[in-house]
Amino acid sequence: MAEEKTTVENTPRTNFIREIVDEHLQTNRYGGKVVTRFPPEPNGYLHIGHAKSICLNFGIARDYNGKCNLRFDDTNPTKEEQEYVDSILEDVRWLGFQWDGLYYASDYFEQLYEFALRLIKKGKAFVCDLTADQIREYRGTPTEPGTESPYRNRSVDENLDLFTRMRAGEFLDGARTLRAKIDMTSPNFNMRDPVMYRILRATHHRTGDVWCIYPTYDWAHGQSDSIEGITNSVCTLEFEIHRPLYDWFLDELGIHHPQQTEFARLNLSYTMMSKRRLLQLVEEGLVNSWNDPRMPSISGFRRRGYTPESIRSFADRIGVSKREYIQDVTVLEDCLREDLNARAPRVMAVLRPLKIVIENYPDGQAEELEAVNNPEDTAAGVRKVPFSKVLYIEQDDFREAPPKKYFRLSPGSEVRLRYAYIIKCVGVVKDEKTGEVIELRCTYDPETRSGSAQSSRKVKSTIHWVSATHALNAEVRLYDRLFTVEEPGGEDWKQLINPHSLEVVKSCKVEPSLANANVQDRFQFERLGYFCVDDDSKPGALVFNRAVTLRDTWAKIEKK
RNA sequence: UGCCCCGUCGUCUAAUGGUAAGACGGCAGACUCUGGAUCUGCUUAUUGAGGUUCGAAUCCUUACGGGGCAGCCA
Repeated sequence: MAEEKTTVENTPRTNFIREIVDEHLQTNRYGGKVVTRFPPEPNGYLHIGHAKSICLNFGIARDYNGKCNLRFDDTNPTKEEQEYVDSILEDVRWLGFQWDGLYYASDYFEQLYEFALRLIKKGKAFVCDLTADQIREYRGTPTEPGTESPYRNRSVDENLDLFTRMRAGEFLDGARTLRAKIDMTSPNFNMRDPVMYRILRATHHRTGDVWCIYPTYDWAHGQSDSIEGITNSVCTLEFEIHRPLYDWFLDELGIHHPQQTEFARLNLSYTMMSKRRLLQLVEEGLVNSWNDPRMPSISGFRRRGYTPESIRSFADRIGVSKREYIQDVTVLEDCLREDLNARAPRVMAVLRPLKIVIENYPDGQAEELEAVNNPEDTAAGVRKVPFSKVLYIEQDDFREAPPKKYFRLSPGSEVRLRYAYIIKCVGVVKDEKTGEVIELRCTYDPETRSGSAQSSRKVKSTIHWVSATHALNAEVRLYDRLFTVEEPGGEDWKQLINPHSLEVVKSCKVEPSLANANVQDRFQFERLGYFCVDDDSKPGALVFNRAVTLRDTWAKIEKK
């Protein structure tokens, strides 16, 4: 039965898969046990789509007091690598899940072989000498039934002999296969005598060169589920048509029979989710690495500054169904904002500095002003921020000719400097040659210091700033969506890559409290967004990634 | 045009024969020392046609639309 939820972000609504579990419990189909599994193939890095599956499978195990295994579906040695195994392990853990069993389909190769022998003896599998091309021809078409292989009726003894010799390495790669004997006239191609084993001399990342025959997905998956006592084998829609075969193998073997259930995979707007194409992005240098913060990989999101909580919350919010869909990426972004709004310390940082001089502030004077670390969390406390005569503000917070509804600084106008004083712009210094504004002359009102008795005077807006002499330099990497269209696809998908997906801004100025920030620390840069210390960051050479912007009402107004 | 799956606000998800609900987005407004956060209001949906029923998003039939399936990939 469902347990009480323990955390705020993990309050999943029910879904049709949980309802199936409920039904199993009610009918006692699996003796009250709930066992799921997450079965990645180690041929690439995990992405946000996998996160949906991970949260689903591990979430069910958690909420039903069951178990969830992590099992690598490593039946194709030509594509799989230890590097991927390692990254998957790390990503699942980072997402906050602990597997009950850690298994590999390759652990079961011997058992699978025994099972195959059983089917052969039952007359339900045979060794076929047809080539790959011939098998395809014999398979028929959607409207025409297939043709039975001429090798279909070999004797059990001959099949046993041949299959043993396949394993022993007596035949060339691709020379023979072991096939299930089902029904070449089935409207479901998967039932037209599907291949169970192929001869393949490739070094497996775990079993090395011990095997030269490898089980296919269909043959390995269900039986692996059965061996582990899985009750609910949850997979994506494309395996729906494989379910009759999944069931057939288990029934013929007469072993524990999990329930396969399919759900719609995650598609995110403006995001590429194809593993193959993500690999291409990396290999062709279109992004810097698998964990490039623009990548939808778990490691990419991690580096960018996403929290495991936000991703879990996302998985809960989007739900599970059988309907193919494209999820709006803004939902994911909102999940991050929601999480970081509650937790991230606030800090002041100026991305594109504009120097201002407070003319009536004493030369050489500095004072420490108190700033709130997180207005959403009083326990986060306060810190001191240095203030002095020369400051930097955001270039964007000044307009010489302010448009309507522009509340910030302009010649003659007043704004509050966050946690400091109200200032007035009294002069604009421009570069003689370019006409560019290079400095602002301002005055401050000493009566308006934040927190003081007379500080309640209202001005239209409050802007962030840093003290020029105290500020730290930093590099900030601004990310935008990797693709320019909602649904990047088709053959020319690479043309759809957003040329502005990364903007590196050097010579940013950040408040001195950031001196000791560590890699992966996350902050809200007030009025700008949430930022995360990048892997490349070093003391004295800070590098931040923008994980997500704040909601920007002004940007909307100005767009109109 | 063989078989299988799926059609609910712009986008997702819910409603399990009994008032079509929530989230994100959008649009207004309130509040605010973050144009942040928060709060309020508004917007908009059951693919069509038949049928069963007192009553249908839900069950049946059918049409239409979308997706999938002919790897010795998973």
